[in-house]
Amino acid sequence: MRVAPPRSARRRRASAADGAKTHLTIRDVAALAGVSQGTVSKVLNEAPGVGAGTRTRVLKVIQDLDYQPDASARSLVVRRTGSIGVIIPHTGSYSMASSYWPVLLTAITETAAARSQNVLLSTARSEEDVDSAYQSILRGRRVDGLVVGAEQFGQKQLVELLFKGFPFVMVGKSPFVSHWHVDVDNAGGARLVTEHLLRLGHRRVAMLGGPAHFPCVHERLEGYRSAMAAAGLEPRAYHSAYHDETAVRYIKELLFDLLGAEPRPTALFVAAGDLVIPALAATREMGLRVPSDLALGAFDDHPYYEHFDPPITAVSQPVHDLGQAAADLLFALMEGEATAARDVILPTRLVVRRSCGSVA
Amino acid sequence: MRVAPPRSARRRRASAADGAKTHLTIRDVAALAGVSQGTVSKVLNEAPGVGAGTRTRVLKVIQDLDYQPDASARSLVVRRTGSIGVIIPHTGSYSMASSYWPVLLTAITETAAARSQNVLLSTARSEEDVDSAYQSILRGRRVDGLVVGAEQFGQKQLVELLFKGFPFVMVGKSPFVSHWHVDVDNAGGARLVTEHLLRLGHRRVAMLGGPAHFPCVHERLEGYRSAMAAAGLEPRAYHSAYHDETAVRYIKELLFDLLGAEPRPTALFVAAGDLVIPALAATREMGLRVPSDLALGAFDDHPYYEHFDPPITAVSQPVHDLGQAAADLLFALMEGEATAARDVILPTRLVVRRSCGSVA
DNA sequence: ATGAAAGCGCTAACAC
DNA sequence: GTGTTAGCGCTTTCAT
Repeated sequence: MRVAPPRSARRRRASAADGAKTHLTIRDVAALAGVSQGTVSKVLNEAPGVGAGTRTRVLKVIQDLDYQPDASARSLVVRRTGSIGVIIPHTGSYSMASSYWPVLLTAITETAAARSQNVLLSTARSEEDVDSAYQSILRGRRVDGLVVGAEQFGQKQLVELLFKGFPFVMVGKSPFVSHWHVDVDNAGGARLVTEHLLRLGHRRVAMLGGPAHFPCVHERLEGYRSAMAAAGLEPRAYHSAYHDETAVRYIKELLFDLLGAEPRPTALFVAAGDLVIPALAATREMGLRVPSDLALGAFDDHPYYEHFDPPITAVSQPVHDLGQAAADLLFALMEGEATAARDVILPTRLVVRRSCGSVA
Repeated sequence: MRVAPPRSARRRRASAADGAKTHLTIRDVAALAGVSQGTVSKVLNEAPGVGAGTRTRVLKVIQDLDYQPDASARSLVVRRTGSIGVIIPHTGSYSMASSYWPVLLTAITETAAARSQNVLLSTARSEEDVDSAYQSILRGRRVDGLVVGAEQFGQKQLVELLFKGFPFVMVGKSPFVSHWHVDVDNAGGARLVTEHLLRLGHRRVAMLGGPAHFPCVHERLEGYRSAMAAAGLEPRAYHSAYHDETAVRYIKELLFDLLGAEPRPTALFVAAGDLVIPALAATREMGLRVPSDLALGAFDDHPYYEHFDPPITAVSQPVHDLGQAAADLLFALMEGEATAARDVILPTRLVVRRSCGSVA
């Protein structure tokens, strides 16, 4: 067993060795203010037990030195990072052309900033990306909580989060686990467009949605179905992959089949923003006019739709509110608030433009 | 002076006191693998000086335990966080409707991920936000480097960064300081549209740009001017604020004045994506048809422009490449590479659609 | 109210 | 090749 010299001596040796000071520490502040580091720490954390005079003196030194405590050191001891993680998909140009994720991210960042929390971002293109995002953000305690797109994580990751009791909220519903989430009323929104189309006199209304196993697609399908059923009509739903080039080709083929056959639908409910452009491209290639040959209603509005030819009628989602709700829910969870609602479902509204035609 | 008991004894006391283990540390791994923490650390960091057998044994324990080192603790000692900061503007719905910042952010995040770096995001709405972003990200060493929109920081912050030698790159040129940055060839792009308009037979071509003191606005103005001068024509440039509601009204008033007077321009070069929608709205309200009454060319393309009425002719910026270049430049800077180019200027290309009309 | 010092989990320098 | 330990900058008891 050896004798450890007191900190001050060790310190002195170290600084004598390298000489040059690279940055300020709490010890510098303490020395200049003529107090101990513990006292400075208390001032920094607005903890009680510091005399008014001492406090102002320390504060002045902090100000003069322009001192800012080191986040890593602080995190290490308090076991919180002051950051939340956000994992969103990033799959091709359309998901960024749509304003859904950007607006959501903005809202989350805003809300976090209001609580002096930072946002650590991961965008995931592939399964691999998702896993590396998961690894790099969650492991190593880089963040205190997580907002994640419902479709992002697989069952394995979700279950692990659940098991660890790690605070997270999903945007949208996961196919795998039931957990805190925020979402829009998908069924209601789908019903809104479908009923609009029906009201305009259409009887053969088809739906084009994303992959059938996604809960949001399922919900939109249900809304569409219920509206059709209420009108005594047969639903005709088609599904396609989102995003990539092959998906666009697939969607076109689907629409060629669908719109080439007789009797072909007179109206199409495009149940996802990502599918609007491919659908438009397909009708154009087929020489079909919207809305006279085919009426088009979409899920997920975009400000630019106003200026499309024709202006697109779409269900508008309160994306900004959604992001804020996600962040609020997460912070509630992180603070262990038992009273917080388990999930938040926000209403949609229909923005009527001209792509569905007008009343006959 | 007192005798400090060896770490192991202290540790034993501590764990005896609380009992319950909440998470794994390097010590747990060391104990299970029957080695010291130093050895585990070497394995983790792929440092030399560990026998092959020992290495695999330690690796196995790490695997079995699903151990992941604590990022804060590591950062504290290595003095690097493994994150870069990104500060982008977020000013109203248009900047998110445009895909510029989202795509840029995506590219940066991708590039960072490829280097196992995280991205800490700040969006800044106001001057205040910028400052709090600056404080929370830069101070406290939360990030190792920074990508920042050129217009985001004021002179004070920029100079502070420069003075501290903190690695950062700007997207766009700052009005205040000359520093490493990535940007597109603004003058060239502006020339491209203007020449296109000129080639189509237009002689009275006006330009509507953002605030005159922004370098990018100035550059676009120069490009426009040089194209006009080459054709022996007088430039007519107008400036407006970006973004908010009052700006939209201002732009409309400007256009009313501009287009109401005789001889009015037959073509308008809208020198920023944010101004396209207001310009379109103004022409529509005035009952002016595009392109027959007024030809319209824009800076900053968007995939949706293809489906506008009429489809918008615009200068396309390689935004994704820009983001990647920004990140690459930053990493080069962080690694102290002296060979790296001081700035990266990327070319634009003109996407001709129908809003400028066709050759008479 | 204040100071002293232990210790957060890790890396790196050094001893063996 | 492996173990020991100082120390990163901070918070948090615990004495005083």
